[in-house]
Amino acid sequence: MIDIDLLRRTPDLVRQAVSNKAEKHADVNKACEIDAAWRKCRTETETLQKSKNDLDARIGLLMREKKAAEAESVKAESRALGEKIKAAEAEAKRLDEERRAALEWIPNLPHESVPVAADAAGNVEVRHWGERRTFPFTPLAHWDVGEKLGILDIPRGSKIAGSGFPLFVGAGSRLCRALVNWMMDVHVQEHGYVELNVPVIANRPTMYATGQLPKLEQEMYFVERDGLFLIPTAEVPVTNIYRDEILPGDTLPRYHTAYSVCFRREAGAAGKDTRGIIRVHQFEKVEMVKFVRPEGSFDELERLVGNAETLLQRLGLEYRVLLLSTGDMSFASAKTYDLEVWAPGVGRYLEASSCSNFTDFQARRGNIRFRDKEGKVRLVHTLNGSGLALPRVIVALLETYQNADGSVTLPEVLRPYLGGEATIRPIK
RNA sequence: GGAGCGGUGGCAGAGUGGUCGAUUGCGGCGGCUUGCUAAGCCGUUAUACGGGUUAUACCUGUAUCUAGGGUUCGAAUCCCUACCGCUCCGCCA
Repeated sequence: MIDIDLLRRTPDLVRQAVSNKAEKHADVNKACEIDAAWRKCRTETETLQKSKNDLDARIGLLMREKKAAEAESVKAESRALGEKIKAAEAEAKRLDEERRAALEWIPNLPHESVPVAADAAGNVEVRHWGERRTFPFTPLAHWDVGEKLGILDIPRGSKIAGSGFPLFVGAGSRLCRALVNWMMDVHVQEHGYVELNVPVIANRPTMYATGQLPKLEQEMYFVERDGLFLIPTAEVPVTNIYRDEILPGDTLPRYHTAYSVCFRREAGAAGKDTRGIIRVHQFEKVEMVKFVRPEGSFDELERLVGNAETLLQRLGLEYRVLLLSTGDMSFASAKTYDLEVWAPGVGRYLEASSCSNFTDFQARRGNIRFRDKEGKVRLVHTLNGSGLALPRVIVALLETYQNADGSVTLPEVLRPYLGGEATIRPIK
């Protein structure tokens, strides 16, 4: 949710941001008009209420003085006023809902450092890391590597739940566990995050606070019977842990990391990346979330990106860092970096992490605040980033470290988590 | 799944229809005291939104006693529903 004061004072600024972000659902003019109407209606309603409150107080006094007849006449007056208030309130409520609906569709404003462009073509590569490996043979795509090793069984995954629900077998499954444990250990032991184990199913207010609702409703799995959503990312439960709370200022910043299964319908992506595990409906991810003071939140974003990059570097995977343009970044974000890892088998970069500063946008929706030194209550800034999403890291690992004989030699850092094994060989 | 009980301010805990936004204690904040001293005394203590001054402060109004409905001139207080928590039973990884 954007700052209503910002909209009232500088509607042009908001209008420009909306246009830069290419949010066609957002109607700034309408939001402003409804807001003005709502305020007018509210003032009127409150004035009426004030009159009625005064009448009601008088009734109380009259009753105590045993002036029943007089009280009755005031009662009648109050009752009549009550009818008027009821109508005025209904109108105010209607306008408020309309206003909220209009505001909900207005995205967060992009930071001034974000390149203005219509789409992904305007993204800017800010860094590149690693040497591209050269192969003495033609590198296979991960689905072939995984199938030959017997560690990735896509047909049997489909049998159970449909396409997009991969099944990892043997060393493949163990690799998943190893990655999760290793990544979380690095975040907890070296980067100062406190780990969480969270619900992977969440209610509407939770989804609303992080901005999944209303825009991405069609993207999520929904459990009709209970009115609950399967989370598309651990960002959702983690960001919501302090929803409707006022945190003591001296406990900020708070860093949290959580591993979770993530569910995405990928509704708009039919036909894209249908092979392999680049785009799946269920996957695992380690997420980092920060709750910080507004001052310096963009510095926190740089450090967050660094935390994710550390992992790719230690895995020895080639990657690039993109600063997303206004047209490509998400609804709630003020600034986003994507980390794209190189996958030599499929011959392209894959998004393995997305790190964003949401400024106070999520905090306002979720009512996540802190008390500053002066005792004032203020909204926190929230940030989050993947660190990292498993499937695409696995794709990069299998494709980058495949050998001519079909085996895969894994990076040093993972070996303690793989029982000391360095190489995955075909299962007989 | 069955039965019962409960949800009040940062916390604890009063309050069963009208001067209750809510006694009191703790905590916090400000001040005083500095020979009753690992203390005492005094004061203060929420949030959201509207309006007045559309930067703050401040003033004022409305709302908020889990949430949403209802009864009533008037509800923290009565009724209904939902959610959450606790206890017992059943079931179960």
